[in-house]
Amino acid sequence: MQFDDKVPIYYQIKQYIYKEIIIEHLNPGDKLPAVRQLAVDLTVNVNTIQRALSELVEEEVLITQRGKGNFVTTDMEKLVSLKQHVVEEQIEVMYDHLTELQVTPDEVLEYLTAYMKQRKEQDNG
Amino acid sequence: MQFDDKVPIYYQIKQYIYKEIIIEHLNPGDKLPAVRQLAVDLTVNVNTIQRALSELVEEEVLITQRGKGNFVTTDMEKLVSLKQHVVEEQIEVMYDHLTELQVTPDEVLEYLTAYMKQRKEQDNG
DNA sequence: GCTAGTGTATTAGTTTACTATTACACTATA
DNA sequence: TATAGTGTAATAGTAAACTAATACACTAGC
Repeated sequence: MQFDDKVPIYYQIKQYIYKEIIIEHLNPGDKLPAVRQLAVDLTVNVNTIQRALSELVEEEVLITQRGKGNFVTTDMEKLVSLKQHVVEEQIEVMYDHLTELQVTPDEVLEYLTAYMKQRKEQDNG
Repeated sequence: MQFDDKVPIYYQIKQYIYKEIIIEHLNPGDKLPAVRQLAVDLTVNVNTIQRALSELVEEEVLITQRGKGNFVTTDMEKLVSLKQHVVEEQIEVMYDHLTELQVTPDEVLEYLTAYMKQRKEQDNG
């Protein structure tokens, strides 16, 4: 896995697991790969995996069962609000940063639509 | 100044100076505060300021003159593309992250407009 | 020339994230 | 009950960012 060296790896792993849950690669009740396996898959140390997982357990996104494994929560309310939260956070960060640059809400929309148009042309061309 | 402890301080200082230039608190040819003064203002060490500035000099956003100070470039082309680049990067990061979450372009627009509507109501209420 | 103000360099020490390694605790099952 | 698979804990060492302190190099102005 590719990591951004400006952000702690354990934090990027948390985001990665959020993503896997949101796009339903991991479903409610699913067992995650063993910590040692995740360490191999993501090419990091077990302790780093553990740090990410322990925060996710703290947040009750994962349930851990000693001797058995780590499991995605079956609390659907939690999972729905997880997606909502992660998506909104992305938008909020972008919006706040642009507002700091004195970009108005209308201009944010303009920039985004222009960007998406350009992206679409690129992806098709 | 407030720093996010997930991102190196020197990097956040770079972003801060970009911002000061883009919103024209710093104009072409302007002299920046002395490195020791910036260190006091931003409550960090001189070396940390130096690291941020040296990257900005490397990028030719700033010009340094030993014994005189650090100055904003007068290369207007550079300054225009700086704003363009910083804004686009914000949009791109958000867009890429949401795409990873299998959010479609149309949905990105929907989420953004919903968010802005909610923000507007909050800010007015 | 001296001095104050500027950027630059160096060295040492602290903190945090990460790695490496080993050991321990619990569960399931052959 | 022995063993393999799981999570957990602890210790030691490395690297990067940051701080602290000092010294050096250049510029301007008295």
